Amino acid sequence: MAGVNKVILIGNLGADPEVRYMPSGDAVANVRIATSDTWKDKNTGERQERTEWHNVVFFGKVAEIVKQYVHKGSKIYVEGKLRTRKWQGQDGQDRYTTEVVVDMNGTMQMLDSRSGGGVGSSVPFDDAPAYQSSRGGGRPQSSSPAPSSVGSSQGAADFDDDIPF
Amino acid sequence: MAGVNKVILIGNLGADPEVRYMPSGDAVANVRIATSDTWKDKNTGERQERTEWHNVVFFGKVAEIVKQYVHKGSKIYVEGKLRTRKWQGQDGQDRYTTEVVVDMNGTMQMLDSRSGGGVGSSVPFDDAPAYQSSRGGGRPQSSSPAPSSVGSSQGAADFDDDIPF
Amino acid sequence: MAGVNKVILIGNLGADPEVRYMPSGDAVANVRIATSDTWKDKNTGERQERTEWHNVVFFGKVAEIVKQYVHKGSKIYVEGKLRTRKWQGQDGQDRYTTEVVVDMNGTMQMLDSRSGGGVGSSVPFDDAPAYQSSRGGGRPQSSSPAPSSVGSSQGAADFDDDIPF
Amino acid sequence: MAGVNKVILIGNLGADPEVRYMPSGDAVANVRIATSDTWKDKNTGERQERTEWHNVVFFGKVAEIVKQYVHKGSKIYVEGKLRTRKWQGQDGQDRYTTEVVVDMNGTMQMLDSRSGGGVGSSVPFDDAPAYQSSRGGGRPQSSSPAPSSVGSSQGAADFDDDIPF
DNA sequence: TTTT
DNA sequence: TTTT
Repeated sequence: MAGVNKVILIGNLGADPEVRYMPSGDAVANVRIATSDTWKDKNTGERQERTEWHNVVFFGKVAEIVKQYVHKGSKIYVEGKLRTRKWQGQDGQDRYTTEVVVDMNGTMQMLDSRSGGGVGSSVPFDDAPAYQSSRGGGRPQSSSPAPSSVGSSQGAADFDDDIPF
Repeated sequence: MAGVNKVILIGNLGADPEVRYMPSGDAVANVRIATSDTWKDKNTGERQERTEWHNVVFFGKVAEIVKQYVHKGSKIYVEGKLRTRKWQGQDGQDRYTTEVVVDMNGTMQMLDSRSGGGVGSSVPFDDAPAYQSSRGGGRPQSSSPAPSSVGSSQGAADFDDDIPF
Repeated sequence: MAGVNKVILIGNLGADPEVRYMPSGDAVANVRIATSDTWKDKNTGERQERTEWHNVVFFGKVAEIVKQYVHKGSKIYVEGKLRTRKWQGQDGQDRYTTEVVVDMNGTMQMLDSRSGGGVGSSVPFDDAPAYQSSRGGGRPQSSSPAPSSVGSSQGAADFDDDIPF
Repeated sequence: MAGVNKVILIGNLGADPEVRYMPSGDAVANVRIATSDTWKDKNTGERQERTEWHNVVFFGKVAEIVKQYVHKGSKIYVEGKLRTRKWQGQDGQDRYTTEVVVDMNGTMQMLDSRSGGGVGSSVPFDDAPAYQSSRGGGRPQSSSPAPSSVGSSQGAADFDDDIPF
């Protein structure tokens, strides 16, 4: 059947990313991103603003980048897809949470002028076992500069499969 | 602050739209749209498919179009934005529902080859008081052909403010 | 520096694809896609229509799919990027042509209801040496059904690297 | 027939905008935006970069904003549509130029951290007769802060029709 | 011609 | 909870 399921966001992180690791060693990073709409009220003419908060989940390589270079307040561009997860509340009832998933088919870009420049630790990924995942077979590099873009989608540089990032 | 909050979907309706009217007379149409991902399992090589269901809410003029020309099984293109609503469960606890909102800044296109052709009733909108909304001051026309596109966004024809559609 | 360079089109082919092969054996398919804008003239109230023609170039696997299943009149969804090529006119002067490039980072979807159903030739790809490209190591299959989506982008099923499609 | 014709760009201006005015008084702003792709060469493993230059044309209110707040080096988000113009070379032959058009259905966002902050002149628009266009009937304001977003599209605040911006 |  |  196919179809298109695409989300594009530009906004700021409300807090630092929360990173965890899958049994496979792959990283998963969760962030909250705020976008805001502003408009003038038709009647009062006063400026209105509504902030929308989005749950965004990064998988794999892009999750590592998020972990290293993105933090509270960062402005980022995100391209992903919608996914609604079902889970059980404490009362046993079904609950649903909709997230924007950014995996190897998605994209992330840092939009802050000095996007992580100089942020690169001299021992990057030493606490990121996910790096030895099947997708990345490369070796960690030292003093790596912060990439400003990750992903396989249009308009964002791809990261090789055999190089850390 | 601004930001970008955009969703693009192409999928099929799981059921006919549910339409209701605001006190103002504006129509609101809710639909469920399915998109599906297909891929081959890395290990087994078997084809996998995952269907994602999206709650989409149309407001105003585009809601009227959806009501008239879109139905169960219709394939449509939708451009809107994410919005998460908070509501109270019967147990008094907060629940959240994320929807794709398509308002005057969004777009809808019918993608079925014969997109509603001949569907135009000879007495269109006679049950759509919303039409006398502040946004549309025009008079209903008879035998109107089905538009295949509605909205103000790029790539989709705009509907005038003073003509039914 | 990075950046985003993305084009999304839904339109119909003005003619059958023109396919050629690179020295590497990779296929390249060129098509012309028409999109149209309709609007009502502010003064006369008459419906206006403007058709825009786009040059779209497909590379690699997606080019093979286009060759096999897409033809004059087909309605497709395309996600790619802009690229302007410089070339020499017969007069020796520089000319520029802007195209929408759909490569392994782009996407293509067939939107016709019966998207190529039954189109699958019993000897697919027999004239498509490109198939033995570095990206695809698989073997052609017979009687393959038409895929309705190709590409690595969000919302479109990916085609494996080791299976024809 | 309809269709979708959408372009999304994030990039930097190569030079200050060139602004001119239509007989109607409406402003038109032309800019060149660079986006760049980076990837690693499959063989040498060396990082490659390709810069793409886009001609972007802004119409109406957004053209005024561009004129006032965007300049050489600015990083912006743009949502528009493709349009190919035909023109005559000095040799009388037809030439074609493809541009990204951003009109009232498009969007522009400034992405530099301090997006025009303090840029607002105390006498904004005094050289912008276009402002008395039919779309904007408002009066120029003094000391207006720079908006970071303009347009009617999803995810970007709309500017009222009756207020300068 | 921008930017990193 | 971000940002302007």
